[in-house]
Amino acid sequence: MANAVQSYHHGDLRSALIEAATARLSEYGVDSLSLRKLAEDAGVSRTAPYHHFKDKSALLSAIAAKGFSDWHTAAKRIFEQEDKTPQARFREFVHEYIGYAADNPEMYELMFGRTIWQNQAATNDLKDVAFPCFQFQVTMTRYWQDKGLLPNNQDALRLAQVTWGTLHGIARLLIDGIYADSSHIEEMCDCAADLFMQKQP
Amino acid sequence: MANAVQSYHHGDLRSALIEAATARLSEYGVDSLSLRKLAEDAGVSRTAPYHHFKDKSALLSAIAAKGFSDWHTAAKRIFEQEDKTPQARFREFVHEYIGYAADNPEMYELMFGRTIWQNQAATNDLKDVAFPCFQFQVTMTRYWQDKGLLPNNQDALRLAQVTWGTLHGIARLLIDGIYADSSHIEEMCDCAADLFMQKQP
DNA sequence: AAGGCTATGTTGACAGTGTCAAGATAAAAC
DNA sequence: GTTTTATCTTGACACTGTCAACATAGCCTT
Repeated sequence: MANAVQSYHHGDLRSALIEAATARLSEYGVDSLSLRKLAEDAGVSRTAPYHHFKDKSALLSAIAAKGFSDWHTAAKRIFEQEDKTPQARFREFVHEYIGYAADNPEMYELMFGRTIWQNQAATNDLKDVAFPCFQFQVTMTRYWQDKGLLPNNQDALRLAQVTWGTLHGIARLLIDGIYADSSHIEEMCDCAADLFMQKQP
Repeated sequence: MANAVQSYHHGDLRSALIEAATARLSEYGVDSLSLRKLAEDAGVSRTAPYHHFKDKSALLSAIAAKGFSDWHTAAKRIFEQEDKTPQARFREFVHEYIGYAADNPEMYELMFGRTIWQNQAATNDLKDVAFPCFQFQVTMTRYWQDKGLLPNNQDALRLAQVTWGTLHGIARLLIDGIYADSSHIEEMCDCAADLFMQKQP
């Protein structure tokens, strides 16, 4: 959205970069994201981004942070539907999680890929958004344990790690097209949900 | 392992490249693997590898194929221990899977990362090794269902996808250091195993 | 209002990367 | 012994992230 007037200072380059990156991300994938292209998209020179982000990883982290924030909001919306049974909400949560990953594979890849997490490269800004997101998973897990949906003899944190791990693993297998193809998404979600809620057939 | 005699033809460059790559992989990680460095390791010029591998991805696929083959062997060994109960073998399988991933993070990353799977980039050679590996997971799943360890009301293929998905997800969370740290590996494994085998407390 | 500080943007440069094209060498096939 | 073929070489290209040095312009203080 570069406007007609080309002034020396961009005005809001940071936002423009994130916007351009988000657009490019969903269309061409995280691997084809280059700072130089993004700078060009924003109508600015190669090294201008460095005045707003420490390095490429920091830019990607900022985008991922937005993803986590969005997902956290979505998760809360699903979890807090008072008019639905806990069972229904749990099942919906599973489907929504996998659905989000399947619909936004590149964003998911970015959020949970090693690109931004490896070598403790994660920004503090990123951690600040991502950690509450996981904390919420623990909260939900504890709730579902209380409601008798999930086994009560397990530590909530471990169980949350395992349940999230399951969703994460299925999501990745789907996204990477390894051993699962997208035509069976719903069945896989139901299978996972059934597995967790073995007490309620 | 370049020998003293420097002849124009290497002799067994293909093997040398794979060897060098495997060594570099575990030490420096998959991201720092470059064809040029590998060529240098093998004492050969930059483009020599192209006479043995179509491109970089093909070389990586060859290494991953070895990984799948090794893991398939390990899985069979665990599964076929006649002197142990199915429960014990299942539990051991879970621990071994996560343990393998935790001990060989870069190899695991390569085997299951998008580097070699994305865009249908997977070589046929790779698929030929990886697919039986997954088939075996289905076979084991069906066996455990028959033994009453895993829920019998689920399609074996779906259940295999979900159980593998769980292990895969936990492995990735651990490797990428996202929300789990390696000090709780055993607890997480037990939690996952318990979750699957809810009928046997 | 004048001058300086600072945020922001620029060009130049460097060391990397994967990969193609064209030519050199040696081993194998005939 | 000659020709084919597999293998290896150098040269080149486009691309990447990132640093250093310099340019511009808006803001802050005096």
